[in-house]
Parts: sequence; structure tokens; C-alpha cells
Amino acid sequence: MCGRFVRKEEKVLLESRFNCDTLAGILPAPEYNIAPSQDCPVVTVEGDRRVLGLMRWGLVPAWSDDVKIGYRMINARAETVAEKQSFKTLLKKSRCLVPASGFYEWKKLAGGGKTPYFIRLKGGGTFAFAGLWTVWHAGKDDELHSFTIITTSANELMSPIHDRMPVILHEKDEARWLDPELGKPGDILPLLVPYPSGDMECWEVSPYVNSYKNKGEECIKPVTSGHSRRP
DNA sequence: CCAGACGTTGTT
DNA sequence: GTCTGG
DNA sequence: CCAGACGTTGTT
DNA sequence: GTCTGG
Repeated sequence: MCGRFVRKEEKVLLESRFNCDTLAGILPAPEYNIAPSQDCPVVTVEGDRRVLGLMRWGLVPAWSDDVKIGYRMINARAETVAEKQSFKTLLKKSRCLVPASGFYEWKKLAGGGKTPYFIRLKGGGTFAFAGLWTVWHAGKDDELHSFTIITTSANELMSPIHDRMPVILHEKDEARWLDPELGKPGDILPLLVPYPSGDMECWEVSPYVNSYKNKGEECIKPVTSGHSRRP
């Protein structure tokens, strides 16, 4: 679940919305169909300031001897993230915000097919997924920064589509999620819950989005004549 | 102590 | 790197 | 997440 | 069917 998302924000908007500076490199343009292995802007804490840096979606743990593991480490389960050895240290020390405008889920059909849905906050505001990040060393000076998105059970809006959904942080909780002083599970696990259904909306979109190569407005256009509706 | 594993999803 | 299992 | 590939030998 | 790649 949560294997594709959307980020329509410009760099300037991201910096103001998340109160951060741009760390290094050129940020990619707004993006409609972000897939695993792509580089995305991610907000982390360095010392006493927030920074926006680029990382690859799909966690490549420091111990891995193969970068390809990242293709399958795109999510971490909230229910077990404090216990799994691959995540517990990161949960304590390496949390991040992943800015987004929405995400996709594919609903399985009885006939064996699948239909993509676009999901976002009501009205389309910018939000942050709860993420974990790490560094992998390919060579002596070769660092790969990567991240994963935490998932939780589906809320009422999502459950007709899928049984899992990404953790979306309430804006007031973003500072807590990033606070390096907070390392105890009791401080931060309560944030990893489904976002309220009433504050979200979703609609069916075209299978055009099935290919991550397809970009643009078409990726979030309702498949039924312009009206958003429940699945 | 060392050796060995370390993840999610969906589908069956 | 860090945790679990033997 | 979905799309797309999925192989070896020998010769150049 | 299953794995890899983006």
C-alpha cells in the first residue's frame, strides 16, 4: 500500500509550509506520479534547524549489500515499527516529514482487475507523511539517502478501497514527530494513527496513472465527469 | 560469545 | 548498524 | 505501487 | 508465476 503519491508544491511553498531551508541540490519540480526509487524532498532536523533535502523513496538500510532492497522497503507498519530491528533505531533517531498533496490506492475488483483512486485532504492542502530515513554507503564517498513511509490501518473513507493507508500527520504534530529529544515510543507512537475520514476526500482516477511514467493533471482528474464521489 | 537476520504488500 | 537466537 | 521482463553460448 | 526496475 501507498506505492505512489503526488506532490504539487513548489520549493518556496514547501519551505514556508514546513518552516525549513533547502539543504543542497536542486529540488525536483512538482510531481504528479511519484513511484518508489524516485528522489523526493524530505524534511529532517539538523542541529536546531529544519532542512529540506532530497532522498530516494524506498529505504536502503545501512547494512544492506544490495541497493535493490529499496524497491520493497517503501513502507513500514506502524503496529510493529517500534519492534522491528530494521526500524526501531530509525524510529528513535531518524524521523522525517514527507511533503505531499495526495496519494493513490488501487482497489481490487471481484473480477481480478484494479481501479486507482486518488486521495487527499479535503480541499487539497499540503500535508506530511510520517517517514523514517537512513544513509547507505555504496562506496567510500558514495552516500545514498533514502526513506520509507509509515502505514497504518485504513480509516472509513479508505477501507472500501484498501485495508491500509499511509500515516498523515496533523500539522500540529509535525514538530513533535521531528523533535530529536523525543525517542521513547510512548512519545511518538500515538501519532501513528489513521487520519480522520471527515477531513479527507477521494475519487476514482483513470488507469492512466498505472504507469508511473504518465504525469500531469490527468493523473488526478476524476474519472466520472468532474464530481468527486465515494468509491 | 558469534552467527544470522533484518521488510511490506497481496494473494493463496 | 543492531537485534535475536543458540 | 504497476509494468515489463523472464536465457545461454559463442563469436565479434 | 515471479522477480526486477522505475
